Amino acid sequence: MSEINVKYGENSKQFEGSVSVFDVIKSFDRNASKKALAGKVNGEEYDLDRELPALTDEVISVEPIMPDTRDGLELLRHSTAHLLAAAILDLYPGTQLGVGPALMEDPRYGFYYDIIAPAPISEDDLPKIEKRMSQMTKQNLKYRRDVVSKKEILDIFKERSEPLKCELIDEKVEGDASIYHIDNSPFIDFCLGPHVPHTGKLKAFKLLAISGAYWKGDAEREQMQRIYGTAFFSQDELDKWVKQREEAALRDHRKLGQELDLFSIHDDYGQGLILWHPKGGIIRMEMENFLKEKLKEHDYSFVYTPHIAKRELWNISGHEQNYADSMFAPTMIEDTEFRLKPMNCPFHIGIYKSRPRSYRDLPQRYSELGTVYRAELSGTLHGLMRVRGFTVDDAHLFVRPDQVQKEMGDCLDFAIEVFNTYGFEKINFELSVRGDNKEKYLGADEDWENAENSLATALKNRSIEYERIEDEAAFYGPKIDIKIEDVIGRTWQLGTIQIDFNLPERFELEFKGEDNELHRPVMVHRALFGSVERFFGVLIEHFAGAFPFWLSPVQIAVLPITDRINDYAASIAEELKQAGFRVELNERSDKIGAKIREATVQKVPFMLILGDQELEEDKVAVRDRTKGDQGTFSLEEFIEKARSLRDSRALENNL
RNA sequence: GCCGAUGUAGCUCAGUGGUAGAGCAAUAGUUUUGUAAACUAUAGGUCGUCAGUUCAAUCCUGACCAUCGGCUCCA
Repeated sequence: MSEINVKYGENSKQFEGSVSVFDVIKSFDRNASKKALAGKVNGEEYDLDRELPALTDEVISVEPIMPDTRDGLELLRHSTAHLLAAAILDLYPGTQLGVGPALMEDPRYGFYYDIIAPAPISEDDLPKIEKRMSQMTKQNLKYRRDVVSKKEILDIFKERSEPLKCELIDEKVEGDASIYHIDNSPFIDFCLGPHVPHTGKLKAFKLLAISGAYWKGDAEREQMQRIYGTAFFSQDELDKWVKQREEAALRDHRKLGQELDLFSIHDDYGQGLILWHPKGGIIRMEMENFLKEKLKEHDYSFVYTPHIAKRELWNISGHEQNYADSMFAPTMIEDTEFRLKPMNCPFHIGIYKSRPRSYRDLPQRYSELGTVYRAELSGTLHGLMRVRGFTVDDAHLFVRPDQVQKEMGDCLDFAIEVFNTYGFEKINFELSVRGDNKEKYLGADEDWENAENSLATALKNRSIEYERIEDEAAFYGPKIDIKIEDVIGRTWQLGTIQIDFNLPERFELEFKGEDNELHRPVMVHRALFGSVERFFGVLIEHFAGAFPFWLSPVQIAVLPITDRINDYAASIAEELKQAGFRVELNERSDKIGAKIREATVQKVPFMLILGDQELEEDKVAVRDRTKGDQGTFSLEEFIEKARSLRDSRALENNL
């Protein structure tokens, strides 16, 4: 039997026989968790499960470290949240604490802590808090864990006048509870851990924002202040992240919408109501044209319906009962009440119901760019992403039960084609199903099973990876949500394909089957962009305002170098217009550098720079907005290449 | 809607208890320019709105409106 002398921090111990790195760490620190620890042996990193070398006469030093992994980062951030709370208690005694988790999914933040301070904390206080945190990291204060009985922990928090914590503990704890302290700090939290060994491990963190949050996310409960921050293993990583965040801010669609003159929102006209300017309008027209092309290919029909309907219709559809909060108040005309539509479905149903349908008529696929109005709370409005009036690229399919699967598949193909054209390669599909909690869902078990199977099979047949989410379906049917990931890794919920068992019942939809009996059709709601406004917002940010050629509001800037060239430039511009391009001629007497700068800032894909030389040779000098000078082309050659870029809806402007 | 912050020219922002400035943009003139910003001049604002305090308010106080960061909600 060999003996191993191990040094662990300031302590040492003797082990016999085979012993792993984790065994050693655990023997010194009973709270050590494999979840977010690795070991160092004589300064070198070792796997936790690796056995220590059995050398005699040599003292082996072991220390736990956080591994550079997601779990390690989570631990780091959670520990930083505790440090934040400790610093706040130091600076603002009497502060009540809520919860303070690490955030690993949200790219904006790394952790938060909810608090109720004696006096509200403002953004200006963050540097002070951050400074206090930094001081505490220099003191290498230990994180200590204790296990106490439920009564003890409740007494602790009662004495500290923290009723919210008591409420939480009362709900969560059965038997003993785990609490964490930080040395030299009044801070105690009810927490399972694990945590870093001491505050010295926290080397790179930053407080980011302060905002409101409800206790337990319930708008009826206490309003708390939420302090957001993030933490990384190293200052380098933190700096990189901060830089990325700044770059993302430059892509903000509201900022670009202003700079590129795409759209505006005016208080005088109403919050959440979008004015599409000419340059935004032309992009929308291109988007709609492309969509219409695809709808024709997929055999959809085009319908148009009004923006308001009698209140009674919303009673039949159930919106009066379930959706009234989101609807604008009724308007009385003579003796009849009308309401703005929050959805298009009832109107498409009206078209279906306008005559008896035979099984031969199905499927019916009605599409419409239907503008709807929703009375969203003012605090939720956000640029183009959340508005009060918006246009849904809506479609409703009325299908026989035996057609559901094929139609679902076609919807998926459609969605993928469209999103790929816009350059979204990463598309996430979520299948939301009923789950075990069956009472709250409407419709027969058999229908649900068939519908869920059809959706799943359609996904599987296309080898689409998807996430199945139990108990997330709409009350009226299962659905597939389509989320896209943009170039900087943010995901956006856009499209949705939903099966509906409710409205066909409510509106008593029927078709005459082969058997001469009446049957109920299946109704499918389907939208790809979700809202044209939101999709436009996502596109602006995705492309950072530099739209591909086919979408660019101004596709070609014609820039004469001197006034002598203006006539030649005008004739070139005219020919390009004849060829169907969107052209802007800049005849001002600015220097060419200024004209180039202006067109580049406006993200015009191509600039044609025309001087004496081009006039003489009857050519155009082409400049790309990002790649610079592309050399000279004959006008015919340039038009041909540009036409191919446009007609193929190419994402890159390669000539 | 709730919590916090913000609101000055078309845009980005300075500024002061004694009725306001800069840069860019706009307009006019000069310049005729070779691949990211020529020069000069002119014009442009009830300092978010309404009250209050004051001899005097863009500035201090309050209410309201809107915007921003979140929460809740959602396409």
